[in-house]
Amino acid sequence: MNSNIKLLLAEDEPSLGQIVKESLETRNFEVFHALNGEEALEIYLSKNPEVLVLDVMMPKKDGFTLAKEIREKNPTIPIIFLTAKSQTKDVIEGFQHGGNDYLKKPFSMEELIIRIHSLLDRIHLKKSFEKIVIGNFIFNYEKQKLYFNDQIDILTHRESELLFYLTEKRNKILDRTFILNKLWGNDDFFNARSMDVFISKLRKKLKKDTSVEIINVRGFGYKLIC
Amino acid sequence: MNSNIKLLLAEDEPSLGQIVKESLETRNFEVFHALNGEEALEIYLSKNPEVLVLDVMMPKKDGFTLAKEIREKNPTIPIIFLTAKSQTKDVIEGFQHGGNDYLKKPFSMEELIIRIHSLLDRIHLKKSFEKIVIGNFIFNYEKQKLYFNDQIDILTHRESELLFYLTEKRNKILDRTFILNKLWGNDDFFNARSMDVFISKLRKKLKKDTSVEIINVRGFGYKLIC
DNA sequence: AACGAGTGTTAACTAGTGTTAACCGACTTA
DNA sequence: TAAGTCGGTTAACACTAGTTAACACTCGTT
Repeated sequence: MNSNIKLLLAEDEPSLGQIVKESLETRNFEVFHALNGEEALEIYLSKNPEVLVLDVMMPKKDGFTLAKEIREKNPTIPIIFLTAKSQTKDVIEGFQHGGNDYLKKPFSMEELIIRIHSLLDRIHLKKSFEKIVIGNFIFNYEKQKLYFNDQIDILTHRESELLFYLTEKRNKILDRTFILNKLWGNDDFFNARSMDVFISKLRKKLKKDTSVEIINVRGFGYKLIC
Repeated sequence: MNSNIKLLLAEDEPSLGQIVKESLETRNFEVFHALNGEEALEIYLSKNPEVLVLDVMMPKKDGFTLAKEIREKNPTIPIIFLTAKSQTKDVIEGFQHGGNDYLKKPFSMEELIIRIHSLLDRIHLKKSFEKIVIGNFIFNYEKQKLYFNDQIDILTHRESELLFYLTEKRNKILDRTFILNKLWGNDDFFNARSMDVFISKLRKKLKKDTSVEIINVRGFGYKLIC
């Protein structure tokens, strides 16, 4: 699932570093292990990792200083600090340097992995717009846009929602009352007629590709064929 | 320093709850203690706390369900989950529900307080110093500046506030009435028209990156796509 | 005190969106 | 096949939002 996410681990205690490295590798991270702050910076520059796991206390350059330098180049990269037992003050300082999370030693691998994933998710979620393929169209639900070659059709919110539900059930029946309840709140007569209008509008916009059509199933709902 | 921060504590075990409550009160938190999920929701709605500390396993409504409901109304409020010893799976679920942190029972008060403060700091930091990335723009809320490569656009206070709330909900709908109440104090007709003007101004400034746009959702609000 | 720059509000006009109505056609059942 | 129902299409309408410019207010400078 998360194959080949590059991760920089800076930990000066060799055996602990080795264990963490190996554990992360079994979870499909590509781990670069630095034994001090300076080495970590070099690796960061050459390998361009997506996540940093930094020990706070390290020879040559501590984790906070390192984080500060890296953040100048990359203000959004997720950083997890590993702090010694009673480093309360340091922890707060870590956040002030823009680090996203921290973990107290000793920690469980389970916990570290959860935190890495939650930070990655947070960043990743922002960019993952699904591009939905409908025949020769590409439909972007978030942007409410329907692409056909180089033509762009801007959909309204309602059109977009309706088309989205149709694509979710593509080639199967999408229930009338389901849509009505979901988009209009209830399935009374007037909303039903309103929906018909939107189906009509979508059909007009989908006409450019004749292999795509919205078929009515009398009494039940609609089927998007594509 | 942090005098009078309102905190909602939901913990069904009365004696544990009491101890935590008292400890937090000595640290200048104003603590509202709920004994189950439903009571917690009521308190949330009436007291409007700034931080939530939620036990996961509670009668009537569990912590995750509760958090989900509250996040619908307030997407940014910091939440700390208290989880039983070996609830690893639940923890993951907790993050998926948008909770910001968790703590395994038994926990030290020290640790809880650090986490509360660090979450509060994080929000504070974000508002004051963090560089917010919007497509190819970098937005500094405190400086009210919008950077695009080497161009700098100076935003007014209103523009900056509005853009900040949009970025907090990026790719989701930001409620019209929420902004109006938050920035203008009430959602009457004239303020609504005023807001439209600011949306228009922001759109003009965000035009430099075509992948960024503010989409209207008729009757509900706006979505910042980036 | 007068001025001007900057900011936010109000107003006027324009554009877009969703609902309702009217009319029509297609399918179902008796 | 006639009656009844359901859905299709188009256009009118009401309402919401977008845009631009004028206006009013604040604040610092002269």
